[in-house]
Amino acid sequence: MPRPGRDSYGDQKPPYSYIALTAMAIQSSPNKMMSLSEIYRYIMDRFPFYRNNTQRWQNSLRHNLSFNDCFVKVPRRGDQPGKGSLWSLHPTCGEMFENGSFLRRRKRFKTNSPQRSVIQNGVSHHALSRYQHIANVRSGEVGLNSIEDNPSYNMINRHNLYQAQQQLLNRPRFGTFPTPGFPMKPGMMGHPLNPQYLPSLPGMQSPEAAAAAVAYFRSAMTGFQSVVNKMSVGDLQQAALASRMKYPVFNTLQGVFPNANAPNLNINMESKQELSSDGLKSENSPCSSRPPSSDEENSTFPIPSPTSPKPNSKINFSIENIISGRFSPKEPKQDEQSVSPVAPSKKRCQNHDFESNAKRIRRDTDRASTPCMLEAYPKVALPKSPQNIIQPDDTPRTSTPKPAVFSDIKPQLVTFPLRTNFNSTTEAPRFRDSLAEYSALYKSTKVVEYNHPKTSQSKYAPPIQENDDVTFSAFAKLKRFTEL
DNA sequence: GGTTGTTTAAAACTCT
DNA sequence: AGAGTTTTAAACAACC
Repeated sequence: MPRPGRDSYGDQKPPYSYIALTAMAIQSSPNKMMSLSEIYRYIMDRFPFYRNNTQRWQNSLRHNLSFNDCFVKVPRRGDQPGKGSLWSLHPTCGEMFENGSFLRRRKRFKTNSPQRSVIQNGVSHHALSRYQHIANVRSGEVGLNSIEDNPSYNMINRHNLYQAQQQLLNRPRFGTFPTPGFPMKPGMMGHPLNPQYLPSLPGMQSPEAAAAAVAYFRSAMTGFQSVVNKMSVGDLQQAALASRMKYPVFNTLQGVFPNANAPNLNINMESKQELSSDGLKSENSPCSSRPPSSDEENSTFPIPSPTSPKPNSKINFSIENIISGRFSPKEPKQDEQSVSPVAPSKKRCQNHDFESNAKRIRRDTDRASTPCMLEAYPKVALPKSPQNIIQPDDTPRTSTPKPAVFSDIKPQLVTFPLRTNFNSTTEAPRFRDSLAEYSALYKSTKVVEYNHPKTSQSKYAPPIQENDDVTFSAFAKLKRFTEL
């Protein structure tokens, strides 16, 4: 990617902080995890400056790994030889860097996780977060996290995703993440939190990949569910009917809509109350990552309590709106109040991932979220005014130089790997056996050259593609998932 | 003994 | 100027 002169600083200190360098290294790895020594190697390979004084900067780098919440230590699996742990990026640290550029950090990333690890349904916040992270990471391995025209998309194992979908729809809740054909409990063999015990499942896609689909679908459905919960039965019937007619995919997705015509239109209103992580009662919200009650465990999709039907409702749903949390027409404000007569909880949701999926509307400034897209379409943060990057000779320490002004940044020919063939059925199990093998295959696949457009019309280069946004990424995943 | 990882402290630096 | 961030140094523990 044309990050300015990324490989061309020579002996000069590159304008990246240790955090940026480390994040860069980790992101470059196919599975978004790297050992300490691999991070060292990555930095030294690309930036000759760091081939000297290794003890100094490596100490600093280790300090950053430990000190900053954005770096998450992941234990090696049993079949992953090597020293020390692997390091990955925290799943919600994506916007740490301004406009996706490693040059500037928007703000310090801090998790707001509780001091004590809170166990929910046998899964702590931390573990759950890691699970989701791993799932997201692994989803990339089978094309779930790649751009639309990535041929690996066609290799997704339909059967397993279908099973994942079924499991999700039968158990629409947070807590444990079911894996296709293998309902898991934390601590059991094969649970992704015990990756070293991953079972051999011949012909089956990696559990994480399937779990990613489940987690992904779940996050979208959470927002959808909260809206459905606020709708009257009349509205719901209309919406379901309209949506099923307009979007045939809903006819094939059992459970997406509660069966409004079913005789039992009961909703468990107790579910409006829940135990939050600190044990306090709080309101039901789309982003709460609560475990289900034992009753909920076997319940179907919650259905709103009967209120006065509104037969003329024109509400209907689309996949896009479910994903983005936008529904047409807009929810009436009174709905919110009528459902939540008590004062809204001021406690912030712990799980921002789900909140953003449920409510966030795409902004123009959204950037690509997938590694391939980041590589292909980086944005370069432009300093407000030209700044002198020359360091005085007697600088007592080698501070990271400020980013060069845009005019100093030369468009570059960039290469990035793009897998063109990946058969998840035959290859995923093998990858589980050998991460190194996977890595080798990844590196050996075709390298596509990307030519930076030599345009001067925009200072942010290259121009954003139409689909270059997080909503697309989200939508593409669900679309793929549902069209199987 | 070298590597990895955590922690404390403080100086240097940036931003508002 | 003060708050916040980054860099550097160093002590120390755990591990192989």
